[in-house]
Amino acid sequence: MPRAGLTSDRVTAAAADLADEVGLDAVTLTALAKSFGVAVPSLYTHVRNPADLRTRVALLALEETADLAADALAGVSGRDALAALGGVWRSYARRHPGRYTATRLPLDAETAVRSAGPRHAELVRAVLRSYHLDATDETHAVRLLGATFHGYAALDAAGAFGHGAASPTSDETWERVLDGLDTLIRSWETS
Amino acid sequence: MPRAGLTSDRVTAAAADLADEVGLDAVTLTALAKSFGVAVPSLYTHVRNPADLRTRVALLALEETADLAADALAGVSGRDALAALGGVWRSYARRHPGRYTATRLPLDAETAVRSAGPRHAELVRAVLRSYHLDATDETHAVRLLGATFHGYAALDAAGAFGHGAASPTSDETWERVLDGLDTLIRSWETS
DNA sequence: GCGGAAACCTAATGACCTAAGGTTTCATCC
DNA sequence: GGATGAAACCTTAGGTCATTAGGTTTCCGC
Repeated sequence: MPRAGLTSDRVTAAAADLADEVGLDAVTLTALAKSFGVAVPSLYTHVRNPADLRTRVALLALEETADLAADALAGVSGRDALAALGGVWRSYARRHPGRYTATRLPLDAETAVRSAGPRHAELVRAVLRSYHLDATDETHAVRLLGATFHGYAALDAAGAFGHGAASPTSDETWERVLDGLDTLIRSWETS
Repeated sequence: MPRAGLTSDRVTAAAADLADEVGLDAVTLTALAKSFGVAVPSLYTHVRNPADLRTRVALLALEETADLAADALAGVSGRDALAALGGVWRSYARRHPGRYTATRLPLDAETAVRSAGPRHAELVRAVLRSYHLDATDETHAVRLLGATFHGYAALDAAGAFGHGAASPTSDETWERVLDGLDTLIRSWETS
């Protein structure tokens, strides 16, 4: 029998794809093993347990989104940068629901610092640079943006914005939110 | 052997308490049955399956938070109302992490309209009434507040605000965010 | 006190996870 | 080109949890 050629990375990538298809909760070692044509215990060489697998998917997704954000932010500033960064999360949550869910998993402190989390924080700070905030306000703004972007993506993904028939679309609200955040943070400007 | 006196509501309440103690994911029928001194299949009379149980916990938590919000909003308006409503979610997420997690579960459309969700939307609109927005902007604002409050509570609960030593506290950021939202929405005022 | 609804049980099955220990493949080095 | 050792992968076995089927017991109302 030919080998499946498993590695931690390949297993993680397959888990991420599967999560996007069937939801993160439905990613079981059994299903994964089947997709590789392999016995379940064989996965234990590459992954400690299902929780470890999910953490790896989270780390993968954080790397991917950090890359996407870095690309999207190249050469833009101010409201455009806000739109670019928020847009990355919004479209990622829509395109990769399983991976996005994984990015919301709580990581233990040690894993968190090794993740792309700090890189994300740095990217948000890059967006804010054009607003010339003092250090404290910049931290406040990082948190505000993180909360708003992720809260919005989560509500959107949960379908919370479709319940009224004549209500404005999510896209319309999104533009309004960006405008709002832009003026809000601009009002904190010090210089 | 005396009966345990199970009902759907009592099982749900116990599940909610257990979720707050050990986390929503650790709420198994096995653990619940043990806490009642009852065999696992006995729970099936009152609850369809674990997913149904979690949905019931979500509905319970949504009712509870709607009640808390209604109380907190009595007699306040403007920024105070913003603070009151956001404070309800923030403290609920802290005090009842399992229940709070349950409120974030996606509900199917039918269940959603029967839940306290619409009541929550109405409460947010009540907060916004003092800002005199037109109907469309009010909807945008409902979504903005929902996203920000829940995003903030989630990040806070995940401990995302403790990583820098000299960084401002979550409480400080919270006040800043409230100020920001207040001015933001005030700037949408039409009348 | 009797009849029936509902509460609760035991037994059995199946999905998933996980540990232990053996076998096969493959690259590498003599 | 064959031995060697590290991985990759396997079978076996056992654990927790969810779920169905079908029985027994409690308790309320008459």
